Amino acid sequence: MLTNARLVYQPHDHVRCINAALDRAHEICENANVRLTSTREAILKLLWQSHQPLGAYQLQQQLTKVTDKPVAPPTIYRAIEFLTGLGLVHRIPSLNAFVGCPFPSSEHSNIFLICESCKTVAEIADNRVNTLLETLSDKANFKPKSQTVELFGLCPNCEPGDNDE
Amino acid sequence: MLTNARLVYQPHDHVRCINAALDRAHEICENANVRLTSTREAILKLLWQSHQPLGAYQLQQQLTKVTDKPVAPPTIYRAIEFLTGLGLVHRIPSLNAFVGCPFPSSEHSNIFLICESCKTVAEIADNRVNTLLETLSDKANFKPKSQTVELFGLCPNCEPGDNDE
DNA sequence: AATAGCTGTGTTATATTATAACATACATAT
DNA sequence: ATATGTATGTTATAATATAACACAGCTATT
Repeated sequence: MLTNARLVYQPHDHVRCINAALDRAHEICENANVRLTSTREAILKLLWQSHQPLGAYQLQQQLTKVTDKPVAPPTIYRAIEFLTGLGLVHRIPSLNAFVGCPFPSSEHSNIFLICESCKTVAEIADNRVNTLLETLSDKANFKPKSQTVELFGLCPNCEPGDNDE
Repeated sequence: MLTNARLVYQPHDHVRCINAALDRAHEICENANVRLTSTREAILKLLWQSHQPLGAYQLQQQLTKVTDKPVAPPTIYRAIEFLTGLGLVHRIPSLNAFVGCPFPSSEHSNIFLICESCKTVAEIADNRVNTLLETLSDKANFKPKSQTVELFGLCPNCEPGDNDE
């Protein structure tokens, strides 16, 4: 099992998250021989400012602030399309929002833990889930290509009562 | 495991699907002491015309046709809200569309098999998935309340090659 | 270095999905 | 009959996403 939950739910040096994400992105882009342009990098960086997903129009606002130039929605959506294509960013369908992927190089199952209170999203990758879903699909004669698992609930910081393990 | 996959993927007497769904709906509404008004029933019926989910504006068009009166979006969304609240209908977040639930009275896990070719959606409920996701959540100290699992791929009718088991 | 071709961005307009706010109608129980 | 809550009608608008076309800027080849 792979997850960023522990990290996400604790106070942490967030600059390291950002830098690590950017480093990974540069490497992945280099390997794929595609360009991590300044717009794309800026969007990725904005998505790593926190562990709360941002919508396209929030990104637009923030990018406008950062670059001090007006930016139109297509610019945002193009950058997002590029980043999601490389697995660097995920779309959370139920939120119409986007979040940085903590382990972009691993093939994985996209399990999102979405806190209904603070909106924080942690991610889990677990092969047992994949296997089980494949088994079920198989029984139904369905051939899965990709998947999204969204769990809605409360993160440890928002759960009333015992907050620590 | 509970699923409507077999049925969905085969030619079948669809009138029976519709009638069964309406019967279940009437019963559930009676038990809950809420009203299955004509608009709500009409929307539910439209959603059961096929196993392809419909968007709110598709529903609007079709309802307008059926009733021969103009219908505005809020009417549709209200009916949907009512039906989803009772578990009679599911929203498929990644499609912005709605589909009738084949087993509304059972607490279940909302696993959707979404065919990328014909758009048909089958549903599975499986306790092992619930259990596994709960275990994972628990390790992350996350308290899940609800979930949506979307699998994208090809149904047996759209999968090239061997179509039957 | 010139230029052809590809990739990326700017710009405008518009499509699509969803909700807010307020008025009216309709059911049900006293 | 009428008060109360529930449901619907209506208008406007918010929020999310894409189409289409023009332009800029790399990059690889000559």
